[in-house]
Amino acid sequence: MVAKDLLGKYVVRRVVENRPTSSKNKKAGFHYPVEKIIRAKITETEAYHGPKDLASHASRGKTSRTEVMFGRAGRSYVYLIYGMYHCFNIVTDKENFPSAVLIRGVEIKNLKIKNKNDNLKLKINGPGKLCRELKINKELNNIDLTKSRELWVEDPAPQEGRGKSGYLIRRMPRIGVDYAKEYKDKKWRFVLTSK
DNA sequence: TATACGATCACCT
DNA sequence: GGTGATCGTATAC
Repeated sequence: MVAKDLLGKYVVRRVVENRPTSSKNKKAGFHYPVEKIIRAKITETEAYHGPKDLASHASRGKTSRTEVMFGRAGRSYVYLIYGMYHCFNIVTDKENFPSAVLIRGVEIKNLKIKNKNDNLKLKINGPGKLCRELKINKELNNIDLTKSRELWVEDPAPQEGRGKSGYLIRRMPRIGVDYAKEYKDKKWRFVLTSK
């Protein structure tokens, strides 16, 4: 099950920002690019599985929004929710069997702070916050995560094992899908918690 | 064309 | 615990 397997892996985001060479040059438009790599350990996922899963957008058939879920595995499905938040999903399973894994929570080691708090971990729970932090928006919808240089998934470093040592995987019902009838109580949400 | 609402979050009590 | 923000999408007309 992909949703469970993704726990402990890393979602990696590369952003290039253009900064002015000096505050003076802000106006003049002299900028230099700064590359930022954000590596976020996946700690919470939800599976949306197949055309019959009433919690899934795909259960209402193929539309321009959901057609990416009907495509090949390994692509991204990013959509806007509540008018202000994005949700990041990874398409799984075979073609024409619409399935995806929603990434709900990650942990980022905050390496930006030098000297102090080097090992400070930033915990992000909630798909909306996650996308804000990783700067994921609809421009990253329907991209190939196995080829992209903007957003991809990496295995944990070998010394981390599968990144799950000292952790426990909890299964629970999905969030905010009360309308999904017999699918609402399916334990398709996976959380990586400390033992 | 119009309307209702959601795989959410932040802020309030 | 409750509610407002805010808009793309699906559905109804």
